[in-house]
Amino acid sequence: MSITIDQEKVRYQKWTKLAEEGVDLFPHRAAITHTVSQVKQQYESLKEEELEKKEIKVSVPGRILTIRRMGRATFFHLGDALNRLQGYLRQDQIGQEAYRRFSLLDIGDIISIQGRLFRTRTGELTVLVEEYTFLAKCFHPLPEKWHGLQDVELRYRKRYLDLMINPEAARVFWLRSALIAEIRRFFDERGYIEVETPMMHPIPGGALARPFETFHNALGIELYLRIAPELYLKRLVVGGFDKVYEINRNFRNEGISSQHNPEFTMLEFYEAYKDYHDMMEMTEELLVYLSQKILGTLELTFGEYSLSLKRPWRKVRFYEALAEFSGLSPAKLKNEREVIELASQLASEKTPLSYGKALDVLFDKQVKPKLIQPTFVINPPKEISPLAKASPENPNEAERFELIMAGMEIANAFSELTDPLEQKRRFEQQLEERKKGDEESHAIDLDYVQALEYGLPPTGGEGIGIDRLTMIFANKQSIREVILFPLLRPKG
RNA sequence: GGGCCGUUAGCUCAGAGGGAGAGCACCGGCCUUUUAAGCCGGGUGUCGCUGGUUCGAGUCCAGCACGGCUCACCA
Repeated sequence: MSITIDQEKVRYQKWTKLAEEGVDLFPHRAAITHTVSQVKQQYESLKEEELEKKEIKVSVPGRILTIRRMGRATFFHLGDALNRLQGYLRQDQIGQEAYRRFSLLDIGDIISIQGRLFRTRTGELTVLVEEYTFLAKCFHPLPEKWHGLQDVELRYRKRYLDLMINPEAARVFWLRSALIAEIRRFFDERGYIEVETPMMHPIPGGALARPFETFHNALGIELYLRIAPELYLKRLVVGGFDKVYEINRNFRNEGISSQHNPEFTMLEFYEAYKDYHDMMEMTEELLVYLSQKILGTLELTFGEYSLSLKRPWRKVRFYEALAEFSGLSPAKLKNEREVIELASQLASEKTPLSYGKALDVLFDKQVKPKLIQPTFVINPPKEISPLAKASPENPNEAERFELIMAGMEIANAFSELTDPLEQKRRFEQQLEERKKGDEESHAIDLDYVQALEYGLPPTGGEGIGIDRLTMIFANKQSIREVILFPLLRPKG
């Protein structure tokens, strides 16, 4: 422990004083009857007369967040993850010694208090303390009570302070937890099996992205942190797990932004005998369910926008969305050379561009940011969808959709390509792209092709970014606000 | 990676060539229903780091570190 500032010295001295007075500095357990939040939930509705009549005794632990000493009486607040509860200490109630010893406590210390509930003159539910127990020392001064911890960097690096001090921060992660719990309930109730597939892949696949590389010493092989679980999940569908889902981390070795963290959490689910139309139905059902259950509404606020989840959501074909928002006429969009040139200007580093990739660039730049309400963009170019079935009506398009909300891609799904010969051809095309310098092209995975050779039934598959979904539900504009420990450069 | 902005007390922030400041927190005193408690007194600091310009740098310049926004890449 390094004690560097005066306030820390004072805290350390108070703590050693407690030791001299025989206080157990590292108690092994605390006998508690309620948490702060439980007291609030159970008794917030009771009036003072009821509290007086019922004589409710509680033993509550918490961190001291405020102290107001007023001579021979002291008010303070104890906090847990989401709530705070006031305590009232009177010398004539607790005795001179215990009252004096309380002055050796600091804001940030963790104690438990025993006493009965009452309401103060101003009506606040409060514990009239009869006894208190020291549980842990806080050796550092806490951030300011009114402004909280504002420094964004400190909030991420010392997330525990953020959670302790800023109630909004804690709320977001409780919401995220509820979201994931409800997602599990949704799929479990539909007869899905939840699985965990490898995070370390010999061949990185299932998405178009650059992987992190690592090495296994005993086997002497290169491994890659997974960029997607997709190929493993479909192997499981081959094996007879007709309804399968996984919620887990993906890793992509790319830039960091308000919408990208190198590791992020993805829900992927696959259901046999379904296609991408079914997946759209299910996506609406899932998000409507989550929103009703967690927020109790279908009208969400996201920054300056209001998002309505009222079904049905808009469906627009990829090419039509491009024509609508990019200002290019359908004729121009069909002019491959012109499209490639235009896209190259928008994404200078991304050369050389194929026609399909160029269309994708145009879509990302000029269409995606303008799609605010939940919108299924369907049938993108087959070329950028090497794992999706082609559309029977238009062989250049994939049976695929992306769900866009608030300008962000939230979900991506398709009718899975089940033809092993076609899959192999698509992989070979991707290899050609790689030879031309596209590091994000899909690697060939012959073991996966072989799995398809055993027969993958018609299958709908989908991925939903949990972090971004949490952003939408929690009204947070930065992905770092919904990831407890976002990746930061280590501080020198 | 590029551009712009930021980094001053434990926290939140002001200060823009010449005495290092405020509020909260902290320390001492008073105060038994307060709640951003109040009253009296006290400033606790490597002004991110390293150089430079200058008689003099928290302030101007350069480099570096970390962060934010944004562009690029991506989901």
